[in-house]
Amino acid sequence: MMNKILIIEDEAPIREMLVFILEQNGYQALEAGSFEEAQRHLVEPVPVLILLDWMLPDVSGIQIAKSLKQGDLTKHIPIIMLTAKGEEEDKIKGLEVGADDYMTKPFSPKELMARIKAVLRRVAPTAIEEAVEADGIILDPVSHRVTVHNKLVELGPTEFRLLHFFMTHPDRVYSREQLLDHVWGTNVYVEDRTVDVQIRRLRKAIGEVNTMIQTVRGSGYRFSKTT
Amino acid sequence: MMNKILIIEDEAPIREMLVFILEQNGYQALEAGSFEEAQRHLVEPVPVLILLDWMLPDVSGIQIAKSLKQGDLTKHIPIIMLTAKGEEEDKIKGLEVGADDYMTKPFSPKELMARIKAVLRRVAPTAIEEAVEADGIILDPVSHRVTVHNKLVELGPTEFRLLHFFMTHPDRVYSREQLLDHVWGTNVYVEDRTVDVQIRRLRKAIGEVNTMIQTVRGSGYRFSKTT
DNA sequence: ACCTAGCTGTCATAAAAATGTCATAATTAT
DNA sequence: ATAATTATGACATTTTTATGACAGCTAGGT
Repeated sequence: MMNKILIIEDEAPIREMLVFILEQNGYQALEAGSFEEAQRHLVEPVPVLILLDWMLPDVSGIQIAKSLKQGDLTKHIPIIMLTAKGEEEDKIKGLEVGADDYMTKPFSPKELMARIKAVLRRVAPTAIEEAVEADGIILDPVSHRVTVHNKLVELGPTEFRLLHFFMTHPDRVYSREQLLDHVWGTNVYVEDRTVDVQIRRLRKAIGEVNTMIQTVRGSGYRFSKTT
Repeated sequence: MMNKILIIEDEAPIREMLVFILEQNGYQALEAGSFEEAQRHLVEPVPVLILLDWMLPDVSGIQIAKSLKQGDLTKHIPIIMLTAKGEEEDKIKGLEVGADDYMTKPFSPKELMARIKAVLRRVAPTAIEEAVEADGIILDPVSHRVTVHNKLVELGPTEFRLLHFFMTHPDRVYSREQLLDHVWGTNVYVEDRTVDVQIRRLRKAIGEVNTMIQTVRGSGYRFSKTT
C-alpha cells in the first residue's frame, strides 16, 4: 500500500508527531515546513492526502488550499486542515476553499487516523460494482454472493476475487504471475504454484461449470464459455 | 451534518455557481457533467438530493430520472429538475417520471435553497419514520420498538440503529468502517473491532432470526433473508 | 452530590476459516 | 519412455472472527 501523505506544518515538533503517527499506521509521511518546501513533493507520484496547517508564517493556509485546488496535478488531492482551538470561523472558510475536513488541535492519534481514513474513503468511492454473469454463474460484488444455476456457492475471499477477475476478463490467458499481480495484489510474495491450488479450490467450489476455468498448458489459465 | 447534494449539469459555469451556493449553505456539493460521471457519486453514502439539468448532451434528463428511480440505492433520493425558461411542458413529464420539484433557470440562491429545504422536509419524514419489516422482525422507528415474531425485544441505542440500518439496506455487504460511518456516525473514533462486538450483542438480542445478520469473511457483514 | 443500572468500547483469548507450501499423483508434450 | 507441467490432498501457519470479561461513562433517581 505505502500511501504518501504530505504534511505542511511549520512547527517541527508537531510535524514530527504527525510523521510518527502516520508511519505507525503504514503511511509514508512527507514533511514540509512551508508551501515552498511542499512543492518538491507535489510531483508524480503525488501524495494521496495533505495535512495542512492553518497558521503558517508566510502564506496563509487558505491561499495554499486555493492554489492546490487549482493545480491540475493537485486539485484532486483531499486536504485536511489543522486549526488551533477557537479558530472556528476558519472552518467555514476552509471548507469553502476546498478543504475536505478539518481538525482542531490538539487531537489524538486515533482521531487523526479516523479522519484520514474517512476522507480517503469519501474521496475514492468504491467503483461501480456491477453484477457479472456468465453461463449460469452470477457474481454480485454488492451482496458479495455467487450463484451457479441459482444455487448459492460458498467462496473464500481469494476465490471470490479470483473468480471476479476472471469473469471481468474473459477469453484471455493470464500467467500465474499476472494472476498474482491482479488478484493477490502487487508486492505479495507467494509461490507461483499457489495459483494452481487456488484455481483448484475455485473449480471445486463452483462445480460443473468449472470447465470455464481452463488450463492453458505452458501459459497459465483462461476463463471462457467456449472450450 | 454535511449532507451531500449531487449536481448533474453539463455547463461548468452553472455547475460552479450551484456548488458555491450549496457550500455556502453547509452542504457538500458533488459535481457531475454527465450521467456517467454521476455514477461514481451514486454509491454509499448516497447523496440526499440530486439537482438534475433537463438538457444534457447525451442522455435526456427524463431518462436519467427514470433510471435513478429504478435503482434500489437511488430510488429514494429526491430530484429537483433544472429547466430553461419556456420548457413548461417538460415540467409535466418531469413530475411524471418522479422528479420531486422543478425550477426554471435562472433562479436566485434564495429560491434554490428554499426549494431544496422544502423538498428535503417533505421527503425526510416518510423515509425515516416508516416501520421496517423483514422475516418476522418488525422495527418501528416511531415507537422505537422492535419485535421478533411479535415478541418484544430489548435493544440498546446502538443495537437499534445498527439493526435499523441493516433492515433498510439489506443484501449488501458493509465493511466495519462503513458501518461505523453509517451507524456510529462520522467523527466518532472507535476501533473497527467494536463493530464485531455490537454485532454479537445484536445477534444475541434478536434470537433465532440472527441468521439474517451474516458474516462475510474478509469483507464485513450483511443483512439478508436468504443465507 | 452521590448512587445505580444500563450501555459501550476495548482487550485477551478461543474458535474458526482461509491460505500457502510441499509431496506426490496424473496428465501432456516431445 | 522421459521430461515437463499441472492436479490434488494433506498439513501447518496465518488471518479473521466470536466471545467473555471488565472498566468507564451517562442518565436518571434519591
